[in-house]
Formats: sequence, C-alpha cells, structure tokens
Amino acid sequence: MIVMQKANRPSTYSTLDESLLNGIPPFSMLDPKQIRAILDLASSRRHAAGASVFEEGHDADRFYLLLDGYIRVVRITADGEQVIVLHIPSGQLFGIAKALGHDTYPATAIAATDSITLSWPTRLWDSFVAQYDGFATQSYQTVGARIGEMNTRIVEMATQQVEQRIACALLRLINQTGRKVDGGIEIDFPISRQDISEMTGTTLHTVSRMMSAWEKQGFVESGRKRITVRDPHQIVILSGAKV
DNA sequence: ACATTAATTATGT
DNA sequence: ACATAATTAATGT
Repeated sequence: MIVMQKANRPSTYSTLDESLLNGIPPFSMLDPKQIRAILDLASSRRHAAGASVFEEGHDADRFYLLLDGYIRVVRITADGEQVIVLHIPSGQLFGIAKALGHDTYPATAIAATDSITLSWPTRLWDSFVAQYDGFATQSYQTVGARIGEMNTRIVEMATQQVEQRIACALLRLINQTGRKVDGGIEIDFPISRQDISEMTGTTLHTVSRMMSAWEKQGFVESGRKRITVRDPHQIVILSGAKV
C-alpha cells in the first residue's frame, strides 16, 4: 500500500524482479526461491487504459495478478446495460475463474488506467495451491472479501436510496483506491459520473446532481473524471452505515 | 423519489 | 476543431 512504483518499469521482459511479489498477499509467505520459480512461469503484459484484459464468457485460460494500475470488472445485463461489478487495485489477483469452479470468465476485465499484469496459465493454479503453503488461504481470503462486497452491494441496490448507494460507492472507492491528498482523499484513477452510475444502478444525471449538491456543501470536490472526497465523515453519514 | 429527454456548457487532445 | 464529459431544467412515471 505504500509502494509507489514509477521508476523502474520492466522495459525488457526477459527477467522479472523478484521484489515485484514482495508483500503481495498470495505470495507473502514464500521464500525467494519459490518466488523465482513462480516468476519464471509468469508473463508480463501492459494494458492501455480502456483495453480489455479478458472478456466475459471467454475461455479462462489464464489467471492474473495486477502489478500496477486499476482494473474494472464489468458485466453486461440481459438488456445490454453495463454494470461495473467492482474495481481491483494493484497487488490483487483477478481472473481466477478456476478457483471458483468456472472454465470461462464470469465477467470482463478492463484496464481503468494503463496497467501492468502478470499472468499464468490456469492449469498452474492447482499446482500453486498444492505446493505453495498459504497461497490458497491467502487468495481465497481476498476472493471471499470480494464476494462479500458484491453481496452487500446487491443488498444496497435493493434496499437503499440512490443517495446512500452513491455514498457507499464513494466510500468503497476511497477505501480501496483512494489516495491521500491535502485536505481529502482522491480517487486514484479517472472515473466519470457515468462510471459511478454504472456502479450504483442509476443514471449519470442523478449522480451529477448529487455530486453538485455535495460539492456545494463542501463534502466533495470534482472535475472531469476526478473526484476528491473532502469530508469522508459526511459521506459515511449519508451512506447510512451502522457504525 | 427517481428516470428520461433534451439543450447547453465545459474540458481534454 | 472535435469528441467526450458534465451540468441543468423540464417533463414523465
């Protein structure tokens, strides 16, 4: 979480630095030799903002670790509407359909910013789980948290009003992908009103109105594809959370 | 309490 | 200059 890498992007892909996986949960209990072995099996790719890493329904031939950037997980509803399921910050695994018993990807993954991923063939998942101690528990821990998040999101959709839903969405964003700036927390990647409406099941207009209202009250500050939460506490109150 | 439509303005490349 | 994003008001369910 403190890692602010910018300096050394791997310009050559021959060998990957072992420090890349240091402190990343699924690998944090492994010794350097094991990490070396895992890295040698990985392939690194760069994804431009907006490009898809994999698509819903396709064969889940690889699973991924996000090294840098942000990934948006998106699903299309029956009537063709995009729904943003969740955002993934760097350092997390994704596309692990195998772990959930699927052989195709259940959703589409799109790079929200320029991103760098490592990926492995899906068939290696079982051997990772088998031979690396703690790999399974630590990955399922993050997966479990994610599923929990999706579930509470569904409950929110059904029960809460839009104002509270948008507030909740903002809170999640600043929790997972927030960056501290002076006098607030800024969402660390470009996010439009449309995006937020797709996360909360409303329209961009309603989001726009809410944001304008909150901005007048000094809770948030926003520009084109940028949102800064100036007063997180107020947003918590608006979200109707049980403290 | 919210969506939809439409018109207008701002912003980034 | 052009496309994309944001705002705002009016109207509809």
